[in-house]
Amino acid sequence: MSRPPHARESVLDAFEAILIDEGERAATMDATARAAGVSKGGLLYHFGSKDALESGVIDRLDALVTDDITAMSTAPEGPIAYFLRSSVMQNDPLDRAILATSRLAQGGNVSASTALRDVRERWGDALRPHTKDAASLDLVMLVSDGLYFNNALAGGNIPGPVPRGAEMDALIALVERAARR
Amino acid sequence: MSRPPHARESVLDAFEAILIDEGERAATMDATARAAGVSKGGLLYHFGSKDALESGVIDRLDALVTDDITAMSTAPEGPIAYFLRSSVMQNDPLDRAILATSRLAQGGNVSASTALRDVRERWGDALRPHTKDAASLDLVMLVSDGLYFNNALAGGNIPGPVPRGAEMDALIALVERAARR
DNA sequence: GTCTATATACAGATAGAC
DNA sequence: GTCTATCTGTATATAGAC
Repeated sequence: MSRPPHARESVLDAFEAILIDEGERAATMDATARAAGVSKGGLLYHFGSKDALESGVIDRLDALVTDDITAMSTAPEGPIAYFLRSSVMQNDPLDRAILATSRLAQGGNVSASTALRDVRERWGDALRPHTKDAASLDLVMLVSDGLYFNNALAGGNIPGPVPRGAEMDALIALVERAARR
Repeated sequence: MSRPPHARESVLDAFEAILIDEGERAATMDATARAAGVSKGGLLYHFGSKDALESGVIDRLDALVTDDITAMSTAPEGPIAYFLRSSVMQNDPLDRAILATSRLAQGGNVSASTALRDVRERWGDALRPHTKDAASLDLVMLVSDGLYFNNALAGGNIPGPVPRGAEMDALIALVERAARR
């Protein structure tokens, strides 16, 4: 577990990158193998099927979320601000895993949809004690979802209309005033 | 223009339905033709290519948004409440067009991404006069995006964790208190 | 305007060499 | 552990009959 095969991680990285930048349809085993610098046969040694490859991304997401919830609960600026800020981090491993899993979900992968719902619930559970009531928690979660959605639409290259810098600070202040317990 | 071919609209409806319920990958010309009750050749008479079919969905979205912005600006409960409520309407022609276009965008269709960005900007322009400041407008738009995102993930069958009924009323009240001018 | 039949390309997956 | 070669299914698109 402490030293997973090199090529395996490269393949997973490449698959995520294509999913994010070019969409689910472009993320073929052929394209993934090419981007990872291995042959199709080489890829299939590590992931015996397309389904196994997709599960690889989902498993990676689950592990990263576990770490993130720990970090969130101990964040100096508080969990809500941490949560919203981390919704627009690009090239963060966790954000890449979520974006990639979203593509799989929208491509019809049921496990991916389930994983995203579970992940969202885990975040909700962690944030609930810090919000006033159900509507406040909805507000925080939906603003975060909205930030992700715009990030997701942006692809990976074109910057989306997502608040940054001072505008992001103002948004966080507004949400916290409305929702924070 | 006042009496477009019957089959053409059926094809467009079927294509949207498959995009929403099964994802972009399942929305092939074959599956669309079958669902619309025509042959592949018949479909290709109306839409000469996959690209033309996708453009048909995008054009339909543009027309529906124009109508919606008119309706929003004259809504009795105010534009913000109207806007948020209409973010979770399922089986509304406009919502179906947005969901379908989102699938195309996430599948890599650049025109679809552009159309969604344009649509979002048109809504933003219409809502701006009714919000306090930039952060308030961001809040309203992002909550709406979040509602759509969850709707989109839900597919068309499994209900997503989207607020309904009294919970939705409470959310709207919260957003309006924070953002309404 | 709608059909069938077919050409061409590419997807996922297998077999077996090295 | 990684490669090439190949099988099978299916997608888009064309040709031409009705």
